[in-house]
Amino acid sequence: MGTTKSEGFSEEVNELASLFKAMGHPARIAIIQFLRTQEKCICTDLVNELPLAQPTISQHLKELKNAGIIQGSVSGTSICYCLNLERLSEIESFMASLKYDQNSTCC
Amino acid sequence: MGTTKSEGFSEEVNELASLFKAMGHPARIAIIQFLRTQEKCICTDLVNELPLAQPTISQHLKELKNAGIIQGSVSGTSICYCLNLERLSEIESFMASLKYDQNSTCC
DNA sequence: CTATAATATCGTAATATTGCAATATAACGA
DNA sequence: TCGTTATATTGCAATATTACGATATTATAG
Repeated sequence: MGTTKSEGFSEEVNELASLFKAMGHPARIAIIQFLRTQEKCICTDLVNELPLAQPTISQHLKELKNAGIIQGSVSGTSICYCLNLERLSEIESFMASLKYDQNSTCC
Repeated sequence: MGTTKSEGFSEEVNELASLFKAMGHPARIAIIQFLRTQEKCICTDLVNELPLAQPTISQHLKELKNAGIIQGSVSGTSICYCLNLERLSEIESFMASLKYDQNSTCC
């Protein structure tokens, strides 16, 4: 217990769940929003933007990266992060799929 | 620590994060998928469908309900749950908003 | 080489989640 | 009323997350 049970669920379900989970934190939503408005990418800006310490932000960036939601490339001393829209579109696809088959209210 | 820091983030960001968080579990994604395919609603079917015990599923249903993702209405001995597409559309809106402002790859 | 700047990693304390058995509650049908 | 069915709640034990100070790591400037 404490551990999320993944056996018994399809790959697709587990994949989607971890994708959503990666976005289920205010800091990570804020990072994504910040990356949307920036023309290019970022790095230390987030530390000045968000109410969290540098190690904490680094940790959240790592999670987003592991989930494939953002990409990072070394650029000198700093690292340039940006959104991976392709990965994010998987959420869109899932959300769109919920609209079909729905006839009406049942409750 | 252990607690998610919400002060310092906008209402909107916190709202979105909790919405995504509610979907960040395989059981809850599976429930949503199941509700999509059903013409009407469900109840005990999930216990037969998912690899989890009844109290666990009840717990997940509660979380989805608290997040506003599903709705439930009493129907005799059982309870009829269904998706709240309006609430789910908030995710779609957010996802759609990420597409604009993005010029190209930066990494 | 050395100092500095930008990030990452480690270690750890506090708290949250997950899953389930046991049990409660609630609505029917006989 | 009693038994049955459907669902919720309680009370854990196990594990995961979150946040951050301290400390590495890495690249560049001088």
